[in-house]
Amino acid sequence: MLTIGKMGQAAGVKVPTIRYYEQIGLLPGAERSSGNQRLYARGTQDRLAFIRHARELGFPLDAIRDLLGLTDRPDQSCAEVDAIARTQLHAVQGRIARLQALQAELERMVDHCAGGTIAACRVIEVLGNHAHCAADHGRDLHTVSE
Amino acid sequence: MLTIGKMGQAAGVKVPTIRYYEQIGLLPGAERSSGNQRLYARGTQDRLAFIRHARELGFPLDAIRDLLGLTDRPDQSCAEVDAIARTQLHAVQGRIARLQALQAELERMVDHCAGGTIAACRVIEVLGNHAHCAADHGRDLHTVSE
DNA sequence: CCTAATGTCTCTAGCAACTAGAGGTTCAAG
DNA sequence: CTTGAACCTCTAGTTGCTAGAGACATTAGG
Repeated sequence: MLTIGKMGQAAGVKVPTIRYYEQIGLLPGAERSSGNQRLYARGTQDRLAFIRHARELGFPLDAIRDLLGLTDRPDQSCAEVDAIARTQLHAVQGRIARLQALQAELERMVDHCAGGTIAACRVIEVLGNHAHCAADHGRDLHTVSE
Repeated sequence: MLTIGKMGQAAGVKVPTIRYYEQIGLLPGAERSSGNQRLYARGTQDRLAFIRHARELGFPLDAIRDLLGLTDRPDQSCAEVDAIARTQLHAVQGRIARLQALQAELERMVDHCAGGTIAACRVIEVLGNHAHCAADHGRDLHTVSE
């Protein structure tokens, strides 16, 4: 049996995240020690690794929930699994395409910046006037953060 | 003078979003009609369009706040503006690279799915075992949604 | 056996960037 | 003058966590 910390380290997931997954029902409630601390069986670690890996591949938690549900019925067709993966693949491809349009636009902006004053700044100008855009970049719903 | 709805339509921004921008200080508090409804000058529409366009290019609101602050001092050098744009460009490039790794991984998964049962499903197998990965895909912080 | 350090517990609140809804007021057209 | 759309404020929800407070459990060393 593993404590939450050990399992987290083994699977590469932070402790509060594991508790969060339990809270939203992705992981089953763990057994508890005499002192009320969570104790996990090996199988749970596999489940957690599965979740982590799917998250890294960008699957939303809802999709992961579905996938986990499917793994509990190993005799059925994997058509549904395949569909979820394909959906995810298409979403990723769409996002790449849009980001590439953004990249082109940003490159154009930056390349044309002559290093003058703000009044003459190409970046500001392009941001202020959508008509200057070469690409028809759609809305990318997510902000870049790191 | 424009009502909030007209301005929203003109700039392609939803009404609650405009109120939200006002709340967080990206837009100035508007004048009000006798009946307490917001009335905007043309200049505000330009500012809103600027925000929208920058959001489409993936700039976080904090960066946009900085950019807007800079536009108020048009005589200064645009080095800072350039730096913000370059940061954004690098972030976008990094995201593209990671998404492409995910894409490759997902394609591999989907291509190898033979359409059998879940027990033999390649997708499930790959998700369960990180060691099967070709690419060393890092964590992409954002879930795909649409 | 005691203590100190670390790990764990629950609970609440916060992040980005909005979106949705309730319940009420104001405006413009017919 | 009435109807219906647009507007107002306020609160709460979304996704996937992360951070903190304050208290209890466990473990290693002396």
